[in-house]
Amino acid sequence: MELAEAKLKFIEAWGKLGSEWGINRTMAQVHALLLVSPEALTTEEVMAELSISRGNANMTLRDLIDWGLVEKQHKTGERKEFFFAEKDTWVIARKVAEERKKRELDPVLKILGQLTEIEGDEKDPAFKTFKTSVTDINKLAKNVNKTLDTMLKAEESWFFGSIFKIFK
Amino acid sequence: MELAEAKLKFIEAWGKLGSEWGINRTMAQVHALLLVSPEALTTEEVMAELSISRGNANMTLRDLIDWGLVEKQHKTGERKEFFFAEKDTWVIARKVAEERKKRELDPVLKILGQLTEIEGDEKDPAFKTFKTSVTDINKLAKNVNKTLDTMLKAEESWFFGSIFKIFK
DNA sequence: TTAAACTTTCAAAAATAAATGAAAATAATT
DNA sequence: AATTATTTTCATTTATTTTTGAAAGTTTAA
Repeated sequence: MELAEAKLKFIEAWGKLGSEWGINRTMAQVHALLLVSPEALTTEEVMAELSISRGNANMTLRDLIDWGLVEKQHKTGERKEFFFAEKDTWVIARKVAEERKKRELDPVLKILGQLTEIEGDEKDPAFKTFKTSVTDINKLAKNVNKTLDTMLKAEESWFFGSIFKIFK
Repeated sequence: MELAEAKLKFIEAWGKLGSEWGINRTMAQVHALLLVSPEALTTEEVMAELSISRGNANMTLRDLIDWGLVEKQHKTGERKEFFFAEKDTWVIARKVAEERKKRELDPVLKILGQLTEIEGDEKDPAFKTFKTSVTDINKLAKNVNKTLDTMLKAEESWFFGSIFKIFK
């Protein structure tokens, strides 16, 4: 297999994985493209490589910047903007975890917290089942939350070096 | 807040979270409904509670059964089928992890494995960047995979008792 | 065996999400 | 300050996903 083919396969696989996890396929593909590019790319280049429109490329790149996965670069003498991706997988994993925690877990935790406080007739099976299920899910969510918090503070070496040795 | 309202909020929140993670909103809602129901429900009841069509209810329930999150129940003297959800959050978390690993992580690992074997000119920056990025992502994916394998084998008490204490 | 009760299927419709592209806005250059 | 290069916006179009509902299929029981 040659590089060009491998690159396409990688972009395709990354896009598919992204879409299965609620991330826009094109966004994951642009990310993949930048990940394997040694140089920062222009919007034009992204458009050409992935055959997408200017508007799509522009919005997708902005989203990636919002996620903290891509940065703008200005080259002296050049008027165009260049884009490059953070390449450290540990940093990528942390940024994605951080962003999804903030956008999705935190709001759910807030609602679960409210729902666990509901009061009612302990004799009523409907009430009891509701309370038990919600309380249990809340517990799990809090554990996930705590784990993510710790991970976000952790050092790469600690993460790769220690955590995974616990699981063996 | 009363039970009926809380139930709706829970179903809505669970549906939203599901859709943000690539799980059909209705499927997450049906799951939420069964989670908080003390008794197994019929297709009719699911249809009525969530205002969805028969076809939708039927397919969604089948999907939930495929995921191992819901089971059919037959009541003696009753002709209809009843559906109830696994309520142990640890079991739910494991089943979801197991299923998504099988459906999404395993295929990606296979592709990444192939891509890391590509050979080329080490002097070429395009080649070097590709190789480095793919190798790093492969490493991360393998670590995630190993962690999930361990989790799937683990006992609840071990998981809740030990793991989360490491992160504190 | 046949009629009623219930479940499954799937083509078509509806809803939702994503992409386009031309126009507007902004920024740099002459 | 006018021209040109570049980026951003967003109404519209296109693609994808989800839902519907009626028909076909299956099971049970009289």
